[in-house]
Amino acid sequence: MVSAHETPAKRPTIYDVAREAGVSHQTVSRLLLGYDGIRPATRTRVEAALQALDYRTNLTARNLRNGRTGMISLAIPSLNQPYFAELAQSVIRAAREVGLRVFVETMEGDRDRELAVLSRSRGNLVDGVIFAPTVLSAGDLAQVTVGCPLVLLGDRIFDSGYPHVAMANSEGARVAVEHLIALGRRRVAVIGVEEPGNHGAAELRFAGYRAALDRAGIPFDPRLAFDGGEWLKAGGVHAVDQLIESRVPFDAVFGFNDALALGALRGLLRAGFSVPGDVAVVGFDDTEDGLYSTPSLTSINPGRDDIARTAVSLLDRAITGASTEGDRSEIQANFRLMERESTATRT
Amino acid sequence: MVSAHETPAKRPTIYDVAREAGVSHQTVSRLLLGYDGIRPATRTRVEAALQALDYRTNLTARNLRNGRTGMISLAIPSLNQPYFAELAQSVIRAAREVGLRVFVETMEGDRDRELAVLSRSRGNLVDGVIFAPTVLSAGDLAQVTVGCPLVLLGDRIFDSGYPHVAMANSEGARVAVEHLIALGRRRVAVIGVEEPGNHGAAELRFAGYRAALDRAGIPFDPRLAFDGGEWLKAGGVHAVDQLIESRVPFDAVFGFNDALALGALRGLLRAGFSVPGDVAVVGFDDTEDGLYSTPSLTSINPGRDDIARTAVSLLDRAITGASTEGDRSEIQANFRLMERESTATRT
DNA sequence: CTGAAAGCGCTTACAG
DNA sequence: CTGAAAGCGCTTACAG
Repeated sequence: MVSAHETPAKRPTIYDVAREAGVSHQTVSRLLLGYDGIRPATRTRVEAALQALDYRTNLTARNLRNGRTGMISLAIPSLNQPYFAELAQSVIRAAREVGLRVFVETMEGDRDRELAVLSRSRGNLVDGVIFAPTVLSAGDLAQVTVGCPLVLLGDRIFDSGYPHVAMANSEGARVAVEHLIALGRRRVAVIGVEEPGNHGAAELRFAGYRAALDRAGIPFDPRLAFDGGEWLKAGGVHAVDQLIESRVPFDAVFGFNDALALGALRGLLRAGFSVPGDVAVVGFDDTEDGLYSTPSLTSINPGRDDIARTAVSLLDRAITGASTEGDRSEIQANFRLMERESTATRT
Repeated sequence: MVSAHETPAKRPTIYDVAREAGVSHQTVSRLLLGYDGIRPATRTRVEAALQALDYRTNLTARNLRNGRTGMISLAIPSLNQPYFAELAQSVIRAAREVGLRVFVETMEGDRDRELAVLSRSRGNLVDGVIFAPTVLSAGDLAQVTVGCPLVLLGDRIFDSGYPHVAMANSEGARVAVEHLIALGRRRVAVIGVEEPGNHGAAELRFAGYRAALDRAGIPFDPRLAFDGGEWLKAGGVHAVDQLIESRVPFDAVFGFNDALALGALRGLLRAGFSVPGDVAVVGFDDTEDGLYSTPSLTSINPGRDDIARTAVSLLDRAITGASTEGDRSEIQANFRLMERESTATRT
């Protein structure tokens, strides 16, 4: 039965508290806001009234008055992608520390929903938005009026004028592939490649892959490059299945994210390959699931916590109107290669 | 440079729009709310003004007036746990469909933060809360005044009077273990066991485990029961390491969630066991990562989408004051055994 | 140290 | 079909 917990007919206001305590409502407000200069006797009376009525501030009213809400939006593709789930957790934590609460908006790769987040933002109760687009371009962004401070995440939009926290995509990818090459691998398949011109992480990571090959004097073999679909595990499995079927020789796989790499790992093991014996595998993102696969997955740690903290801090400064003069608006987090079993020299 | 995107000094209000259009602000409000009975000529003028000023409704003001915000809280342990990340995604999606936006509050197993979610809820801008406690008990819940509709998730608190969506923990666990027994396994280790008296999923799943053994006439061997820490993958690895070291014979492992089971899988493979050849492994939750492990993980699908949808719908009904008469307040989602390679008869 | 007044931007009866 | 008024619950100068 729900009846035991009916919502009370009416919540007490500061006027109710004031009446109960025999003071004016401003006095109640001042006490609530922690102003000092309230006579002890008055304070006691008000506090008793607060207690008696079980008063809670109506934050909507406070927000209307203050013109701020203490809420921000985090707009990401989906919490079903481990990287974004972990990123969201980091953002929520960082936001907490500066007194902000986080709406999670999942746009699921839908163009209209990405646009909606931005265009609704002004009225939509939030003081700011952290936005990780997957389909919108710099041009799209220039079209809409964003009604509040915005911080961009990810690798689709650079130099938009908005603060932007990016990963070291290209360098990270290069280091990942150089690591494979240092192991003696020269036939490195790559999964997650997208059509050129489709800007974003795919392009940058591919550039890093190419750079590593070039430096080692290894020619690029397009038969080793695969589409990754939506960069989910299923895409990794699919790519590796194709690769195996093609009979093109290969001795390593670089997945553009951990999901692709773990999918690839899955496909390879199922097909009877040994990893890293026959094929070494590297991912990108350093999500938790790569730690516990067998073999565990070598990956590029893109500095997720750093990214979250930086994004929140940039947004917070923009919201509070702190001088953003000294802030660079294009920031790149530090990355690290995490060596694990999938590229171990001996199994 | 951020300067290109300064926040405009002042947002236009309906008064500004009204002045621009030469009507009263109520007319603007009515048009915005889609009321009909506005003369076409007037409508045109107002719409032009709306456009010209790039007006967006101030939702804080609307909410103050309406006494509702269209926002709910989803209070869960952490998005770093795949089960909760996927659940959050499902809740966000279900909420979207009924026009609600979701705050994700992560309590990270902290008692004070669990309490805070409830006690702040009244003032805290949300119309309702979906709450998945990990430490609060029914007694704690009875202590606090929850200021808004509440729906409980999970398996710590039953019969509190609040609507509650639970899993078929005990039955699901029983079916999982019966599945192992049907494979001929009789030495089923179990990971995630907690002290008796600590109510919740652990207790219920353990009961299911015991029931399966009992029905098969297999005596319970306490040397096969392991603590699971926080039910993360690391806990599964740790438990299996202990198990192996103990030299107690076993031929199957039941992890109380997929993270534990995947950790166990990892530990077993690393130690040279074959799965399912030497040891069959079953989990609970059916998260995405179990689909792509090698071997893929047999698990209990607890009906996550169902749970999310039901919880949102119960909350929405409570918020809108729809008759909750016919609603049962204790609901149990349907589960399904998902058979995969980790319990396949032949590898 | 405390009270009277105004206003944040909206919506909703109430007139006309 | 449209306008004048009141009020949602706060906070902040301004008096006293």
